[in-house]
Amino acid sequence: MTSYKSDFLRVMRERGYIHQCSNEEALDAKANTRIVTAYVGFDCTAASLHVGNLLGIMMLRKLQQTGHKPIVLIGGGTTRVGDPSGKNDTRKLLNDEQIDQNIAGIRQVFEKFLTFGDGPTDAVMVNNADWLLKLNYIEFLRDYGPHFTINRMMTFESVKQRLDREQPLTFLEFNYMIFQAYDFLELNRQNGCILQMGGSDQWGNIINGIELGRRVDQAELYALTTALLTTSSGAKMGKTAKGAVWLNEDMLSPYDYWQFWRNTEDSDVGRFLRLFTELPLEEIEELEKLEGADLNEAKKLLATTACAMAHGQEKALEASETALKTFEQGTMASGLPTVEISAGDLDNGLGLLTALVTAGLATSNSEARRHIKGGAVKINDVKADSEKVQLGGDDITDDGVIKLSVGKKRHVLLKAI
RNA sequence: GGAGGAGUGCCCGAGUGGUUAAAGGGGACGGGCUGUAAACCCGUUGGCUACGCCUACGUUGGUUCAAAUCCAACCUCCUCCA
Repeated sequence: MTSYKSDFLRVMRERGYIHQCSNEEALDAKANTRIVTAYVGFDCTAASLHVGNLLGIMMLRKLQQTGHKPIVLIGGGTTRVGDPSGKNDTRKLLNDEQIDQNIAGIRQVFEKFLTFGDGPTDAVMVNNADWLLKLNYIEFLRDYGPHFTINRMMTFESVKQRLDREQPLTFLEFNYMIFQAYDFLELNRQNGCILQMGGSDQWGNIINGIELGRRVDQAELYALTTALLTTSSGAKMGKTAKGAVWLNEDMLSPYDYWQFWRNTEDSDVGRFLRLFTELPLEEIEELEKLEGADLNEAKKLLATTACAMAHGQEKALEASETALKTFEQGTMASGLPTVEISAGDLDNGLGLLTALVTAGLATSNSEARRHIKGGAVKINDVKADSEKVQLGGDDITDDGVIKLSVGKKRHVLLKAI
């Protein structure tokens, strides 16, 4: 327990991924002597994964780096059911088209973090719709139903919470955990998968799968979970002013992604560096020693490294450069998010309110007004004090754009075409 | 099937005929302080062609000069009984 023999568990431990692990001695022994196949499941409720999923992705990456085989399980089948964990309300069910679209969006992220192929440690991607949709209800119930007791499922945190709050938990959702258990069994049979990883909220579901495997196939399966990712001040991670922190470039620009990491709280820097970058541990320890404003250097490194992993080195450096110009030098940075407006509109005089809404800096004219009243709006870094201001050709700077800002952090370049 | 209770803004939660775009809290956003951090302080938080207008308190109708508030039906959920 104090020291692992296998590279895999040692790295996971050192970097702070492990929260709970079932039968770690046995898993350690296996990981030390042969290739372990492990999986993490991802729901496809949106067209992109977000930073909340990053931990799972990174675990698979570490697994592969230490010589094992990752399986990405896409929940094409389970998404049709909906995971009740941590939710108060029943989730809206998605239709098949939406799910297929989402899967396509999610797929591209993994290729940046994992190596896919047919080799022994190459990653593979599977979709549980492939077996779940084929199940025959009566047959499934007879084969697997006896292995689950309601008594036990009632003790699960996800179930208890719902019941305690007197929120409905439908039979449909109740089945989610059974399907997840079955997934594990199926992956063990098809791919020899013996380990499921996930967030700590998945512990119960994973254990369910382990038990099912043991009862049905006498398989020896393992669970490994990470602590749920929250900031030190307790907020759940993954929100920016604009919403979720998506991993797909078309849903969140590399610049905004970089900013997300740059704004990490002081007390999270070390932890995040370990989890989300691949800098050597010694280097991280040095970085952690920085205090006060110097810690910003560590944050920048975190931002650039994390951004490079998701969007590539080039985009990350670009984002870093843009931030440097915008925040430290106060100069115009061409890398800021750019919104195109028609040159004709501009010639006729574009109202500031409309401009703010068009730029996505406000969701309505009223909100734009409030921001102006609150003194938050700047045009080319000059405070705008009236909502009646009209933007025109004169406002275009030498760089050929108009810079609009709300607050200190949100900037957009307007480009006339 | 019977009896009772509940459905309010992003979320939680007050409000039982007009002064309610709806207390309070959380969150979010903006300002101040700073280091693009945290904590703290202040402000904002439905929309619009804006001293007025429109939309909004589960849904649809009704009573009334006037309804989130009263009535009816319906939908959904909870609790107890069968």
